[in-house]
Amino acid sequence: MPAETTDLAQALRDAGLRVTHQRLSLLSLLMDASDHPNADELLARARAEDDSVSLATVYRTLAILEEAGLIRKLTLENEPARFESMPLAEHDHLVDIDSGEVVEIASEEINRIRKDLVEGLGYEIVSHTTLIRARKLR
Amino acid sequence: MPAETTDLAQALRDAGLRVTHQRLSLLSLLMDASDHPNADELLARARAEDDSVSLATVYRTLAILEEAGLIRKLTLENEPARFESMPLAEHDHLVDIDSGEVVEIASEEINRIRKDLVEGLGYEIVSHTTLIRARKLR
DNA sequence: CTTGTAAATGCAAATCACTCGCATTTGTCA
DNA sequence: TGACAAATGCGAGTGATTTGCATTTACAAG
Repeated sequence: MPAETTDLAQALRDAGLRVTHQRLSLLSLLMDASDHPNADELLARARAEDDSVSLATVYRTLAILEEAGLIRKLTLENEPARFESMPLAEHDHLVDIDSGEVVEIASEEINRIRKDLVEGLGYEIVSHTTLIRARKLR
Repeated sequence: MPAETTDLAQALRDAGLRVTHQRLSLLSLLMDASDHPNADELLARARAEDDSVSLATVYRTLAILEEAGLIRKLTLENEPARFESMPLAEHDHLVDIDSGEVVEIASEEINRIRKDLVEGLGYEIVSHTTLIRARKLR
């Protein structure tokens, strides 16, 4: 059994979740994905790989994995949500409005400023999402 | 006829749009609103004020006003979109996860850093939305 | 001030992205 | 190895938003 599989199964157990084909499949798909797939795309990939998975389970599993802090949901405008495995470093997302491609943007300085700003207002950040719609310069 | 009404009508005409009760009503509601209402709330307010407006028209009008750059749509997670009149100064939004309240956060420094960062990647920002989910500190 | 006409609206039905109910299957743990 | 709650598949259900179509309306032309 490959180490990675074991790790993912352990990650699920650590989160107090049962280890099922479907969960391992979706989690590993997201760990390996270099793009940001939506639920339909994940369903297609999961089915291509091996198992029978239903769309309902994809949604249920994604919600559970997000709850467990293993993945992250990106709520976009006018299109279904996309998902990514939980990033080690916080980053924002840039959507190329012509190609639809999503680019990740690191922003340690912004994160710090934002945190100070929010705390100055008497809040603590639970999570944040920045979505930048941009066009490639030529 | 009050000056404000004239201005709004002119803003519509400038955008190449016909001036209708419904559009004026929704636009002025958003200009005056201190909160960030969603489509249902706007429908209720528009109907309370005077006219008969349908939900379909509220959605159609909001889309058109957004297209014209007169208002802005906030796409939230797990709840219907909210709207605000186009802000003079860019700002981000903080959602109080306990009360649901939306607070606006000005951040000129962040805007500058973000702009530089994105341009460094060869993009120009078309628009951006930052949504911070936060909890009030006690 | 009427009128012609395309654009805007209201209504109800449709769509889209999810979510849920329930019968069946499957991890887990004793 | 069994017992049982948790997870899944399927299909029906929801909530937010959109669309088709008949009717009304803004507004340019006369």
